[in-house]
Amino acid sequence: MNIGEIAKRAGVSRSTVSYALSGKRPVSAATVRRINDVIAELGYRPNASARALAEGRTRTFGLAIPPASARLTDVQLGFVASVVEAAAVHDHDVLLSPSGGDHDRSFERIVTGRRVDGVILMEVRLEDARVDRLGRAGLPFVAIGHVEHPGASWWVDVDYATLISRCVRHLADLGHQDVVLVNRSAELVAAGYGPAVRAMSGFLETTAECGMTGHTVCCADDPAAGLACFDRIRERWPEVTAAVTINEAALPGVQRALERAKLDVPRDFSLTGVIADRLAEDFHPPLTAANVPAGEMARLAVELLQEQIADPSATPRNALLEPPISLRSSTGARRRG
Amino acid sequence: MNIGEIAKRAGVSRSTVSYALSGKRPVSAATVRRINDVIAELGYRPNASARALAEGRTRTFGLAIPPASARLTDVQLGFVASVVEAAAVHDHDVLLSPSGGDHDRSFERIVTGRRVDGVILMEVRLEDARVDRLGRAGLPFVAIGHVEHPGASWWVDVDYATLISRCVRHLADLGHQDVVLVNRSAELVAAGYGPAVRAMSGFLETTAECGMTGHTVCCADDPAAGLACFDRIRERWPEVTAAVTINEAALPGVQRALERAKLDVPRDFSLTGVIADRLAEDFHPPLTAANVPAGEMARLAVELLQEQIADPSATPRNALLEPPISLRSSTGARRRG
DNA sequence: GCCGCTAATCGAACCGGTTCAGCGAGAGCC
DNA sequence: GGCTCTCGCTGAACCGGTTCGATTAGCGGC
Repeated sequence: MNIGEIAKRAGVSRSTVSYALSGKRPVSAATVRRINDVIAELGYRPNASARALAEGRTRTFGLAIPPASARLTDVQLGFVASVVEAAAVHDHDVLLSPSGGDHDRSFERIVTGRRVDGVILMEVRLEDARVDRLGRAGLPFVAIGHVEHPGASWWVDVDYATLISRCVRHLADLGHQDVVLVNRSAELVAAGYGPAVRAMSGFLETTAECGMTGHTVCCADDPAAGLACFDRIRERWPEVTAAVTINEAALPGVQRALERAKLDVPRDFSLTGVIADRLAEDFHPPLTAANVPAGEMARLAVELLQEQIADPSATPRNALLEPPISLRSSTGARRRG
Repeated sequence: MNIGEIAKRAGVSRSTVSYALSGKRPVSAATVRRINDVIAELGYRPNASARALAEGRTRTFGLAIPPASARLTDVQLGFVASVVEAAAVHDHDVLLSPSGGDHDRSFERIVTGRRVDGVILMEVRLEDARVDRLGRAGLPFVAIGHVEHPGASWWVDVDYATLISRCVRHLADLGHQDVVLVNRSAELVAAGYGPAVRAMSGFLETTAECGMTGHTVCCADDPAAGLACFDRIRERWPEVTAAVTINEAALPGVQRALERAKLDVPRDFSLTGVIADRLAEDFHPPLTAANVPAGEMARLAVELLQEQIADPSATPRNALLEPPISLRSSTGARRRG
């Protein structure tokens, strides 16, 4: 059941069927009706490969995700699902490609095989080979996160530096003097992972500006690391009265450490940072924190990508989101000790 | 840079280039060398759409995922990533389709547009419209989970009934008499979600066989629900000394409820069930539990799908996995009250 | 020197769409 | 009545691969 079959049964030419479906040229109402009847009867759908070949575009986006070995976080997962749905709204499909690590074959296949019209690149590093690769291939792409010198490129990112800075000021207003940043893993920081690097610089700058003492620690993405990390903090800097974190995965461990140390939040210790809403709300007590708006980022990324595909020579656009901090109950005035 | 251009520069015909690349007919070593040199120089890759059109297959699998509105669990996330990697091993790509809810357009596009060679269907319900749809379309597919009457179909599933049954027997051996099953949400059970339904039946059968008193409760997939749910259990059935669960997402709430009730695990209360290894290990104390082997299921599903695509008339195969229960430290002998 | 065989290569058809140039019929205008 | 214009439709070319049947060159055998 191809377009020729439909044409034959409707008594018209193949091109007429094509025009009737696309509406790119006028076709008489009677003919359209006849064609639609035949199509409905036979359940015809145009062959996507043939259409892609003829049109020169696939109506498909590539989504470069971190490899399975790097466990996806909750936020990343929500992002993937949201990208798929945002693409579906525009009648586009999403092709997944694990990238980074030793999965470059999949990425390469997507880039060179003209399988997609454009790519959304998750977890961009400050220096990122994939960005260069896509640039050389001339394939439109939108980065989630931005590179060191973004120049003329398309990206969507969360302004971690500003968010962390706000958290620090919030703590400063509450009278805290000695604070700590619980960052992501040392590997990520070393690899130039944007959120981790920018969180750190934002933290250090703002504590300095506010005349506070700011310490930073790296912490692997799991509860056990969070616990160990917090114990170490208490030992090295017992004067610390508040923590800022971007490490969601470590939170259960931090919570356990606080309980074990018999520290009440927020009476004895304040906790804040950039943490997905649903995790912040599930915490006890609910965390004062900024949310990474994965759904909004996904929709924005798809929108920018569409725009770029429609006009590849357009001036690159980008978006630096600053989600508000939701005041909940995990931060309080510093107790004079 | 298409195959014609390569042919011209290598001084051969298009078909010779094609045969040199595919190896489907002998080509002299000298010619192959010349062609490869040109290809390397120009960085040529065959156009995936053209190839798909000519070959009649896309080298792409569809993966039907739950819609973004239904928050994906950690296990599901790992499964998606593993499917992509398993497919990449076979030089296949993965097209994502949110299905269920009102996202049928995307699913329909994938099914009818010949965009994929086969589909992996996540989260299959006991009655599942998608299974019927794929069957009618004659598109090869492998279900994750199985329908009420699986008949002649291809699927991979975890034997929840047996796993839960083993958990119950384990508790029986430890002397527990009154136990409760903390299931997934009531909606899922009502919708005929396999794991939830089979966990329940396995639980009820086994408690009966062992002469135990078994209660079951449904619980939404979040910590708050877990807390509320556990409080209700303590109130209604204070004699209960152990819980079995398949609801990972509710665990933090259950833990909080246990702490609030000053119940020590495993001294005062035992906890077990089907829970992802990494969550079980992060729990305090580490949970005695069975792990859902997402990676293995993904690889199996891809393998079965490949097999089915290669020979659509092959006798359907399936796999019912029974991952072992890892004994950790969350279960103990019942204390005589 | 001619024949037949094999190995290597070629040309053309095909996959199923889109799109462009063009054609015939009917309407409107003078 | 002849001219142009518009409308609706058609036929053919094209997208970039794969594949089949045919062709050619080289070679050994008689």
